[in-house]
This record gives sequence, C-alpha cells and structure tokens, in this order.
Amino acid sequence: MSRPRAADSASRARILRAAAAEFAARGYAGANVDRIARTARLNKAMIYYHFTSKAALYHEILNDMFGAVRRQVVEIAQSPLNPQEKVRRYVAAIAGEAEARPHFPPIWLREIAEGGEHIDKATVGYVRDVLGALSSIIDEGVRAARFHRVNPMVFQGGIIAPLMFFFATTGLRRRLARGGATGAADISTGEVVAHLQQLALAQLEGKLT
Amino acid sequence: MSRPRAADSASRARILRAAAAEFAARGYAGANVDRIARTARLNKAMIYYHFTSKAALYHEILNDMFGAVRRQVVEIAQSPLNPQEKVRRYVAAIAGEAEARPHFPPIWLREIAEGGEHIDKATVGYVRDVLGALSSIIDEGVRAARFHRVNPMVFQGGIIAPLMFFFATTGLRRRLARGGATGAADISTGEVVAHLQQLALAQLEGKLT
DNA sequence: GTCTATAAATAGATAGAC
DNA sequence: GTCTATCTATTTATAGAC
Repeated sequence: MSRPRAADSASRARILRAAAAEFAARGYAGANVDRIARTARLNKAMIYYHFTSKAALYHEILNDMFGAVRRQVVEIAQSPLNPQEKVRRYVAAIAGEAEARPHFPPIWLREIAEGGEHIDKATVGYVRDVLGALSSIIDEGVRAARFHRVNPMVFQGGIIAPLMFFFATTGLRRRLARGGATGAADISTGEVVAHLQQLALAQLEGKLT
Repeated sequence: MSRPRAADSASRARILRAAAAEFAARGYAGANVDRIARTARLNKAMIYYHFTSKAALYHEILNDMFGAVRRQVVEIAQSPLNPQEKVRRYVAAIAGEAEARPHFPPIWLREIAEGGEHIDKATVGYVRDVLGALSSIIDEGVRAARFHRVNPMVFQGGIIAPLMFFFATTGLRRRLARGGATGAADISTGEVVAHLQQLALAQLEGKLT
C-alpha cells in the first residue's frame, strides 16, 4: 500500500505547518524551501516527496484557508437564523477562521497585493461561493424589508479588510505604541469583531444617512 | 561637482518608477534588481550607482508614500475647517495619495503582512504623526460635543484597510466577476470614498447604536 | 554616467543510497 | 520515508573599461 501511515502523515503535517508560517512571514517569492524543511525538522528532499513543488505546497495552504471560510459561510447562509443574526455570525466566522490560523491574515493580505497571482480555479470558486452566500443573506434581509440593498463586494471589503488588518498588525501596533503612536496598543479580538458587526448591520439597516 | 545634472536625475527617476512597480507586483523579496534595470532601460550597475542597495531603494519608495500621507493629513488637522469636514478630507486625502501612486496599495498591504519588517525609524515617525493628526481631529470633535470618542487605531484601520483593498483589487475583481462572483464588478473610486466618509462620520457621531 | 563581465551566494529541484 | 550530495538556474552586488 502506498497510503501514508501515521508517522508519514505527521511529517507531512509538520511541513504544512512550517510552510504556512514561512509563506506568511516572507511571502511566496521570499519563502525558502530549505528553511521550511529545517523548521519541520526534515530536509528539503522530504518536501518534494510529499508535494510536487513549492507552488503546490502553497496552493494547499491557500485552499485550506478559503475552503474553511466557505464551509462556515455557506452553512450560516443556509441556516434558519434571521438575517441580522446571520450577518453577525458571518463576521464572527471570518474572524474565527482567521484567528485559528495565524498565517491566514498575512497570506490573505499578500494575495490581495499580488492581485491574486497564485489564486487558481479552485480558489476562485471558493471566493465566488463566499460572495454568493453573502449575497443571499443580503437578499433575504431585503425581502424581509429589514435591509437596504448594498453592493456585496463593497460590504465584504469593509468587513474583511479591517479584520485582516487587525490580526496582522498585532506586532506592529505594539512597535508603533513604543514609537509614540496614540491608541495603537492592544485591542481585543472581541472588541474588533463587535465593532465590525455593528458597522455591518448599521450599513444594511440604513443607519448611515 | 558630483551633483547629478538633468540627464542623471532622469535615469534616477526612471529607476524609482520601475522599482515601485516591481516591488508592488512581486514584493520586496520577489523583486528582481535586473528586471528593475531593464524596465528603466538601464542596466543593473546603474542601480548600484544611484542607490546603495536594493533595501535603500525600497526605503526611498516607502518613505515617499508615508511622507506624502503625513504631509496631507497634518495640513488638514491644522486647517481651520470643522471636524466633520476634516474627517471627510482625511479619507479623501489617503485615497488621493494612494490613487496617485499605483504601487501604494500593494506595497502598503505587503508591509502590513510582514508586520512592518522594512519599516525604519523614519517610517515609524510618519505613521506616528498620521495617527497623531487623526487623534487631534477626533479630540477637536469631542471637545465641540460633535463626536464620540473612538480608538484612533480601530478607526484608522476601518478606513485605510478597505481603501487599500479596493485599489489593490481592481484587477482581481474583474477576474472574480468573470468567475461568476456577484457584484464584484467595477465600483468607482468616488463611490468608495463617499461610502467610507459616511461610515467614518457615522461612527464618530454615534449613529451605530 | 553608463556599460560588460563576473564574482559570490542562494535557492528550487532531483538522483540515488539506505 | 528519510537522508546526503549535487545539479542548475537565479540573483545581489562589484570590478573595471569607456
């Protein structure tokens, strides 16, 4: 049998963990396969035993991220909750999946910066489904006369971009605070999520005008 | 005299333009000095004639970006406008400087992703001043009993992150639209700026609760 | 100021032993 | 499954001619 046993999967998992950290810290081009191997307490050849290439390794990490978000968001959209509650959970779900993966926010930010250079068809599908689920939640609220119609892309950007910004800047904000910047210090995840939930609902309920 | 004449400055400027585009597209680690030289219609040696290193070249671009934002924002904070108008102009100023430099949003997003790895003391100073100016605008509004007090960092993140997201995703959004995503198509800069101005003021004026 | 040529280091990927 | 050794290509940086 060629299927990996427990010990094999363990080293494969170590590679994935090490690679996620490396891609997050240095980006795709800056990531070093040899360093990934050392972090995983293995050698370079093992990476090419488990994965076809540096690119394939990266895609696996990318699709785990976007796949996890899609799963959560589609489930929320199909649930029997009311539209307001769905929006709150939508925000919390993205925050939750990002917080569960320290590499998520940096990799997400870099992909946006590259214009989605490494985004393959599978990833495009995930993003399409996430935006589709969001659209259906908004539609449901509009039909129930509780929401105003908003552009899903503008709405989504207003939520996910600040979220990724805050998760990714934890270290930088500390540094800025030491450099004399006001109010850059620690803000809790809960505060930011609550704030963005409120902001999201205020937009949908037309409280801005 | 060793000061460059017109022709010299022209090639220096071409290097800076080419480098900005390269760093934006591929990130610091991914940027290739030889490709920068070719884009600038020069050769690699000329880059090391005008700049001490790849890192020095990058810092010059970074500090031009953050310096421009600081100049604008400090001027707005010190102007005799009312606090609401200052907030509107604050949002528009960041959008304006970003739009004037196509490399600005991608480089900004990448720096956030790296936790400000390439941010030197000069850059930290710029960011500190920008947050300081924002804080003074908020304080002014609070004293005039027009604004509620908000955390400047949370507030700033809610504005600049969506702005950079939208500028950086122009190409990607078209691709997602072709891939079947709803509402991902073209949204104008004016719309996004107006939306974020409204969102900013709604927060400060306590319209969210 | 601008070029060619090259040094010196680094990195993705593979061969082949165990 | 795991390793060492190595090939090959790329890349930052510099020497030196014009």
